[in-house]
Amino acid sequence: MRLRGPIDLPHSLLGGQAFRWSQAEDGAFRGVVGDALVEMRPRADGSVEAEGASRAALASYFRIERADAARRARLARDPALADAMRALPGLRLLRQDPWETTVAFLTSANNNVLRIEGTMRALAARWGDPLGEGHAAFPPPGRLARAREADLRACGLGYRAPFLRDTARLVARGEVDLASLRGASHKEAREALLALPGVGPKVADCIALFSLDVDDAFPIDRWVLRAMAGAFGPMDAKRTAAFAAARWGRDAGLAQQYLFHALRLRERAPGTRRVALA
DNA sequence: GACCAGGTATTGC
DNA sequence: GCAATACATGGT
Repeated sequence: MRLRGPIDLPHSLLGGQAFRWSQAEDGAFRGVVGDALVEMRPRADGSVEAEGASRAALASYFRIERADAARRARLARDPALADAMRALPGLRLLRQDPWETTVAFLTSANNNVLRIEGTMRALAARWGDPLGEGHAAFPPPGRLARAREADLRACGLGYRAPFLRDTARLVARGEVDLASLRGASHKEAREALLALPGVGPKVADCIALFSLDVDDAFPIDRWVLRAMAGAFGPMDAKRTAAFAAARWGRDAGLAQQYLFHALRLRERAPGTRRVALA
């Protein structure tokens, strides 16, 4: 099936938002959406040829929706974002599975993209239901809650292993209900997520933005801080959050993706490997 | 052999 | 509240 573009597969899938996509030698991307193994190929006109999941599932994953065009038009008028948006017109926020996203960004603290990918793949390989071709569904919270800490560490989690185990327990028991947070306010989502061990303000915002439709979440990491300093002058994290909310409002999350990616491309950050510029 | 990586938890003021 | 520090691990 054909998905209308522009959808920038490499930057959207490999750029530090999702961690279990791989690109084969022939250019095909393979990964998991829902519990389905999906294969996608970028086409020269910016559209995508996809198979393995329904159109509805993929449109949801890439957040192909009415509000998108207007959101991009608003942001493109901002001189601080215009160049990045022209350079990466198909960079998209994804709507990922909340539990997998929670684990991924819990793992991301003081870590790098390549290592996060390795850990996420190891967790899926060890505890996930196989889907063929070396892929697997992401293991549900209950399964990771019962894992032995040593086995979690063997996946490369390091000191984060107990955080993940305890977070998995809270989610498995229903003490934090991730599904119910979809579409919640930024404040509500953040307060709920901060109850999870290993989840601080930045990770909470990543979970909210990349899996819960909290479009005004604005994750502030080293890259965004640097990007903001370059564009607007140095600010601490607190002032940056206020500035972003005032300037971009409900569009702040997508603005963050453009700031983050534009800077990482410029600096050729590790993890932005072999991605050709348009 | 430091230094770094999409920060967080803990401690001390 | 805010600053300082430790933290597993693997790659430069």
